[in-house]
Amino acid sequence: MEARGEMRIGEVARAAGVRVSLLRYYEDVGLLPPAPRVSGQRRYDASTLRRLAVIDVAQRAGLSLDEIRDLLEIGTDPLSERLQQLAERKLPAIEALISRAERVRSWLEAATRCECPTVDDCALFDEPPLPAAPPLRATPAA
Amino acid sequence: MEARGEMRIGEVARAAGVRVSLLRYYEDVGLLPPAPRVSGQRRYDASTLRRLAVIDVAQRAGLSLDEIRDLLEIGTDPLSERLQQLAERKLPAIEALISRAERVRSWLEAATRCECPTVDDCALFDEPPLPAAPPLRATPAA
DNA sequence: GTGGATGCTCAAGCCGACTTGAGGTCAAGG
DNA sequence: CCTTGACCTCAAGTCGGCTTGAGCATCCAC
Repeated sequence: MEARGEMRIGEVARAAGVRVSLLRYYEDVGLLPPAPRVSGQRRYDASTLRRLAVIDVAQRAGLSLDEIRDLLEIGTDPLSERLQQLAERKLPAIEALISRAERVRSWLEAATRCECPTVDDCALFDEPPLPAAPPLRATPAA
Repeated sequence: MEARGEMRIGEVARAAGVRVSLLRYYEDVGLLPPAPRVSGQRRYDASTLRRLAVIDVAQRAGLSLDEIRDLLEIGTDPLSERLQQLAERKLPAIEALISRAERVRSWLEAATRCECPTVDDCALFDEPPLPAAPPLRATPAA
């Protein structure tokens, strides 16, 4: 049964709903294992689709490609362990993000009720709605 | 009283806690009005500090520099109006951000309880914790 | 056997908000 | 007079996650 290893890059891309370039890119950066070549062309099997889905989920969960790569490495210790460490590292960040976002929401709500003619006297701008540095990146609608 | 217009760029930067380069950059992109020059060197008055604070607040509230520039333009219509429009435009986005972030938090919490050896069977990766595209950028700790 | 779709590699571009670097000017103090 | 340090301009680099483009090779249907 040589039934595996027969998808070409375009088919995989179509099936996964991504661009061809993304597959090549993921291979470059080590998120996908180097696909076997048939006269220079990549061949993929179905497991690639699962892997792409995994990457997608992980990415939506806020993991960077670097973190995902570490997670996917067929590694020394089991997934559960690395996942736990990762999650514990990231939870404080996401919690901070949430509370910052909530403060921003309040600020925006207050802004809808602003009646000041200029910023000079507007109390909205008197103090930061957020304590410290990081500029809340909401990744505005695509 | 020619007491205004006497701070040099370094003093302003120190007072505001920013880099000198930021002041020049803000001038370039139109966030600060061109400072008057004395033999080529910029001179600032105290209002600049307020303006920098305003920009800071606005930025932390998730506004882009472009949006802030629009807001600051000594414009046709009063601040309150532009601010309202802006806030109404941005509120849905921030609300979406919050709910996405909350879902991510749940995912991470679930992840701490994961016991799977590999990603292949791990239900955590079966479906996206987030519906659509935008990759939640938490602006990880500086 | 041929032409259009599909594949390849490698380099460069994009976004936003800045910083860094090269190379030059200017005023003041010793 | 000379050095020091603060200032100047303009170009390019940074980061992450990709895409786009140029210039070829390969595959498949007719």
